[in-house]
Amino acid sequence: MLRQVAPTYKQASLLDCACRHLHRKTALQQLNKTLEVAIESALLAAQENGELPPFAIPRIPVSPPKRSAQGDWAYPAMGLARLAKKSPLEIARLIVERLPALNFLDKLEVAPPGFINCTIAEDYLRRQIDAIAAAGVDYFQLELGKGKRAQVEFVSANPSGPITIGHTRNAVVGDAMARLLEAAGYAVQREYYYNNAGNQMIILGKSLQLRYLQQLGEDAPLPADHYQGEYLVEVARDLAAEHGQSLRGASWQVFRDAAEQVMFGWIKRSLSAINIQHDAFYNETSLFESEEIWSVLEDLRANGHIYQSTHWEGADADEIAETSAKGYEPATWFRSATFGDEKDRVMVKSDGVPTYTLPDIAYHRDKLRRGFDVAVIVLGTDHFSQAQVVKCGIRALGLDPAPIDVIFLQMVRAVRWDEERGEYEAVKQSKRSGDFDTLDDLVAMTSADAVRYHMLARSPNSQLDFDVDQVVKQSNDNPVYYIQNAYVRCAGIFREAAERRLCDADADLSLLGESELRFTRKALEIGNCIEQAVRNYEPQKIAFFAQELAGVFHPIYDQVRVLHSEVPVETAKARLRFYRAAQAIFGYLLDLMGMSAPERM
RNA sequence: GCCUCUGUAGCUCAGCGGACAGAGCACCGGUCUUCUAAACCGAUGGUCGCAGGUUCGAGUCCUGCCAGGGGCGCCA
Repeated sequence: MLRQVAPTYKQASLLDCACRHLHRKTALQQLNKTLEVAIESALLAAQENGELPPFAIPRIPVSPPKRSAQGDWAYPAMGLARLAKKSPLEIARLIVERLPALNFLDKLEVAPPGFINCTIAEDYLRRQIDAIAAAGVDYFQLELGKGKRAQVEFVSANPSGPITIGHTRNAVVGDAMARLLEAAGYAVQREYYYNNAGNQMIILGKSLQLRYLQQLGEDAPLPADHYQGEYLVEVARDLAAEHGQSLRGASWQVFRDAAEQVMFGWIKRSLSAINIQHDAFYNETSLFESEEIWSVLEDLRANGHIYQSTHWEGADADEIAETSAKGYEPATWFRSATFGDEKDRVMVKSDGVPTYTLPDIAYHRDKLRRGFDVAVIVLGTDHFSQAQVVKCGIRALGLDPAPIDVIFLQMVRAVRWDEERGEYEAVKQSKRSGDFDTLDDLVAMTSADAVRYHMLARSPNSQLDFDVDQVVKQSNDNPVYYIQNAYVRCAGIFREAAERRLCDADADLSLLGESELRFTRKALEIGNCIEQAVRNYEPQKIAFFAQELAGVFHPIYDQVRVLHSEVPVETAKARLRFYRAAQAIFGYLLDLMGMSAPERM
C-alpha cells in the first residue's frame, strides 16, 4: 500500500538529483531547489518508516525569511499538518532528522509554529567566492533551457517613422527577455516583423512623394490623413539633393520603397545606440509573394471556418443595419467566434484586399513551423484583441499555439513637469500628427544606460511615465549610476592594487568577515531571479535585483577596505578576491540589462 | 456595455499563501588626512482602495463594489 504512494525508486532518483546538483562546481546552483528535493526525500523516508502516513507530498517551496536571523531559507511544515495528521512542529522535527546531508547547509532549526530554518555554511559561501572569481560570468550560466530554441519577436514597428518612446519600451523589454533566456541556457533568435504591405505604407509613400514635390517648389498640399511629421521633409530634401528633378514623374511606389529603406536605416541605428540588434527581419510582403496568405485562407476554408457575407453570422439587427449602411459587397469572413473570439473577423475585404489579420495568422503559422520551444512576442496592449484573433486562427488551422506567449506592455508616455500648471504634462507621440519624442531624443537627453534601466525597471503590466526631466535632473540619485558605481568601485580597487603590486593569488578567504558573506548569500539568488524572470516573463526582476545587490554592496565598500594602512596584507588579499567576485557579478548583471559596465565614472 | 491593467509611506515603486509589511526619493540630523562621497550612518513616516469569502495563516488567492488608465474597425 505504502509503496504505491511512495515507491523507493522515486526516493533514490530524488537523491541522485540532489547529488548531481551538489557536484556541479562552476555552474550556478539553485540551492533552494536542492533543499526542496532533499526535504521531499526526507518526507518520503519518514513515510517509508511509518513515521508519517502515506499522502501525496505537496510542493511547498522554501523561501528566504524576512528576518535574516532566521536563516537563509524557511520551510513551513504547517502546510503538511492536515495531510500528516501531526502537529507542524513534530513534522518539522521528523524532516530535520531524516534530511540527507547537504554540504552547503550549516544548521537547521525548528521554530514555532512549524518552520524549519536553514542556514548556508560559511565555508560553502567562501568556496563560491573563489568559484565566481575564477569562472567569471560562466559561473552564472543556467541550464534551464539547455538544448532548447527560443525566439523573441519585439519592436516590430512599421517602418513609417522614427522609433517612438512606446517602441523603446518594447525594445528594451524584448531585448532583456532575450538576454535572460540566453542566461537560462536557451539558444535565442531576435526577430523583427513588420507590416509593409498595407495601407499605411502606401500613405507613407504618397506623403513622401508630396514632400518631394514641395522640395521642387510645387504646391502639393498634404491631406490630413497623411504623415505630417517633419522627418519626411528631411528625407525629401535628401532625395531632391540626390536625384534632383528626376523623380518628378515617379510613382508613389518608388517613394514608398525609398521611405522604407531610409526609415529602417534610422530604426536600426537608433536601436543599436541602446545596444539592440535583431537577428532576423521578417516582412509582411514576403507572405504575399510566397502566396502563404492564400494557403492559410484555403486551409481555413477546408476546415470549414470561412464564409462570404456582408456581415458576420452572429450579428444582431443593429450590427446588420450598421454594416448595410456602409454599402459593402460581401467580404470573406473567418469564423473566429467558434474559437472564443467575441465576433467573426474579416480576412479579405470586399475590395479583394486582405486585412492585416490574414498575413498575421500566416506569419504565426510560419513561426510555429520553424519549431521554437518558446516564441515570445512583445506587444502593446492595443494589440490585445488582435493577438486573440491570431490565436483563434492558429487553432482553426489545427495547430497548437502553446509555444507562443505574449508579453503585453501597458502604455508608456514621456512626461514633463509643467511649472505653470503645477502638474505633469504628456509629450505627445502620434507619428501622423508629427509631434513626438523619439528614442534618439530620449538617449540624447539622458543616456542609453538610463533609458534601458528606466524602461526595464517596471512591470510590463504597469503604465510607465518616463519623466524626462527627472531622469536627467536626478541623475546623481539614479539607480542606473548606483548600480554602475558598484562595478566602478571594484574597478578602482584593482587599478590601485595593480599600482601597489597587491595580488590575490594565494588569498585565504577565512579572513573575510560577515558582511562579505552576506553579500555572497544575496548574490547567489541570481539564479532564482533569472529563472523567475524567464518563467513568468518578468524581466524587470533583474533590474530590482541589481539595485538591491548594489544596496548590499556599497555599505561594505565603505567599511571593508583593501588598500588601507591598517589592513594586514593577508586580509587585503582575501578582500581583493572578494571584490574580484563582486566585480564579475555586477558586470554580469549590467550585461543582462544591456547596460555598459564603465571602468570609471 | 464588454475585455484588460493599476490602487501598499508625502512621491516613485518592491513585496514567491507564511514569522514584527520593505527600498529609493523628499524632509530632518550626522560622516571625506584611508581603494573616487554618483557613497555611507541615523531619525521620521502605513486603516496594504472598500466589503465579504477561502485558509492553521491573506498585501498576496476568489467574489462584489469604488477610483484611475488602456483596448474594443471591411485601419496597421
